[in-house]
Amino acid sequence: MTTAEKLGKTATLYRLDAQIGYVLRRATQRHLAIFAEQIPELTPPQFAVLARLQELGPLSQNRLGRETAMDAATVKGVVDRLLSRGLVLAKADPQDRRRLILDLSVEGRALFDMLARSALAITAETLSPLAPEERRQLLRLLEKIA
Amino acid sequence: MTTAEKLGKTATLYRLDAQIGYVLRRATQRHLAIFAEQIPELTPPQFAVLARLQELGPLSQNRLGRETAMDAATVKGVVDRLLSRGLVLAKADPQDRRRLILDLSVEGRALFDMLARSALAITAETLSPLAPEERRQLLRLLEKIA
DNA sequence: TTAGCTTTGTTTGCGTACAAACAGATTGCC
DNA sequence: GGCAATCTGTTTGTACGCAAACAAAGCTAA
Repeated sequence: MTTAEKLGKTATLYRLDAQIGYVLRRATQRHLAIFAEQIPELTPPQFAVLARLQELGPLSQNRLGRETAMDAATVKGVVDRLLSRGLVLAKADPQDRRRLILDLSVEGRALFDMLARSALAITAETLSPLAPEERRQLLRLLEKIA
Repeated sequence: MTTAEKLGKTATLYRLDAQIGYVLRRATQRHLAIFAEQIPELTPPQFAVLARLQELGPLSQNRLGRETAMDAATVKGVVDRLLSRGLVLAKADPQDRRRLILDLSVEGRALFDMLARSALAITAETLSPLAPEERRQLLRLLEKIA
């Protein structure tokens, strides 16, 4: 007799704690708390935008969304908040009148440079319960399912 | 001369793709897409509420939040939507007039039983790029950093 | 016994996240 | 050249997720 039958049901045995979605959500929660403590002035998506612009230079809003894994509606909100704080600048693309070209402002670049070390420390602290080899493993496995 | 110096900056080398937060976000995105395709009638937090109530029986809203890793404001919204669909029932606690006791309705229990297999399939599909041993590893490592 | 602390639940405000529908611009192809 | 398909960006609506502030109820210790 199976455990499910003992419980008087034919339903599949379902343990929430063993589901990847639930564990991903809790790991993300802890990471977000560490991020907010170390870098209270920006959210992770905002920081990702600054990082990509610093790395790749001026980009269209659409391309920026692809490079930061945000859909068009989401990236618009994130970019609008950075624009209103003067951390990012927008200009029209003369070659393509649909496009909005975005780039870091001087202040945005300075802020990114200032916070980059903290951002690395956030990853380190999030992964601190793991041994060095485990940290590499986790990043590798997450990358495979992403 | 370090790479950072070659780039003409003292800023720390920062690779967005190597940060745990960014990889977690992308893995979560793929998982959510799989969930929405397999179970379009419920969100993952809603399903987690049904699963915990099925597993633990009637719970106060506050306790339910702790058991599903949601803060008080979030669990209220999720529960309200389940209440309005008749999948969950609420009653007052005679012993403690602050408490709201929540439980599955007949319809909620039936829906959970119906969807439990799909929910397991969602975890399986999300982890399908990994070998069996890698799947166990990933769950174990995520649990350690959660 | 009662003042003070804690717990439970609610509300508001902000920031993702995504689906869907839309407008305007560009491109591909006949 | 012109039409259809595609691309870029915007808007609306729904659903988390969390901080902060609040009210009501319960608990505790002097």
